[in-house]
Amino acid sequence: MTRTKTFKIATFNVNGIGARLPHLLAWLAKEKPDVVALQELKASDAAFPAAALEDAGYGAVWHGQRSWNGVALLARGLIPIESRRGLPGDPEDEQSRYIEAVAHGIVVAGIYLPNGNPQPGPKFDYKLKWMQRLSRRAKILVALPDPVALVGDFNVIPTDEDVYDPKAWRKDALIQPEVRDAYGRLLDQGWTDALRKVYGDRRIYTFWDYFRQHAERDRGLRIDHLLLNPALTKRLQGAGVDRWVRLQEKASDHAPAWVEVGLV
DNA sequence: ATGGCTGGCGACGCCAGA
Repeated sequence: MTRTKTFKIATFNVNGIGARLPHLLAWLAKEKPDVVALQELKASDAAFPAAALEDAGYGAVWHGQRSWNGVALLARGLIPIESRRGLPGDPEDEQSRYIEAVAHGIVVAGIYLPNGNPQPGPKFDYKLKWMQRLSRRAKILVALPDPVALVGDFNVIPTDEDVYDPKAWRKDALIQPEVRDAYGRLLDQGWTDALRKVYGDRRIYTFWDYFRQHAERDRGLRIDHLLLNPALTKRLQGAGVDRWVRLQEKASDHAPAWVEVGLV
């Protein structure tokens, strides 16, 4: 019997790469993901810790922004080949929320979808427009013959099974029907929501807010998603969330989420 | 129904997050 080797793709909203670098390095050393999408760097391009990540064995491409947003892609043992930064469709949009690259033969798009609060309002409108633009790009990606992963912080609670208390969140931008519909239409393009597919009816969260010891009590949301196109879904072997990262001191409010796929 | 906490910025609170 030969044991099939697997390849791990992860997404992690670090909530500040400056504050979270020790956590990030410890997690990389322990879990050894092959490709990683990071969100909420909250750092300029110049402040990105490329040298520390290289010492840890990861090459990176990144799109930073001072104070807010910021996304990056890491790959074990190589520098990803960047194919796009910034989501097409609005030249006025200066927020760093999208980066796309090829690494280890897989196309990876890393996103930090706008939060959209408060709703209604201009921030919510921006979120919906951003989702429309994402849909146009995703339609191209899903149809590629190559394996494609569209991952990141989607800021979407897909169903009431993805939140500890739907009533407490009913006015929030993350749970609004328009947002859920847009996410549903994205899946209808042919993407597989890997965590949901692997977990079935079981609860799984990726975010727990900083209040009322919600992390310790597992009162969370599932808002970080890993969507796989058909070529990559065929190879899906497992998925999970590294909740231990969230339970550490000074943790991000998100935990890393990941999929394991078979090597071709 | 509300506010609770955290990081960045920059130097005391404010903004944004989800």
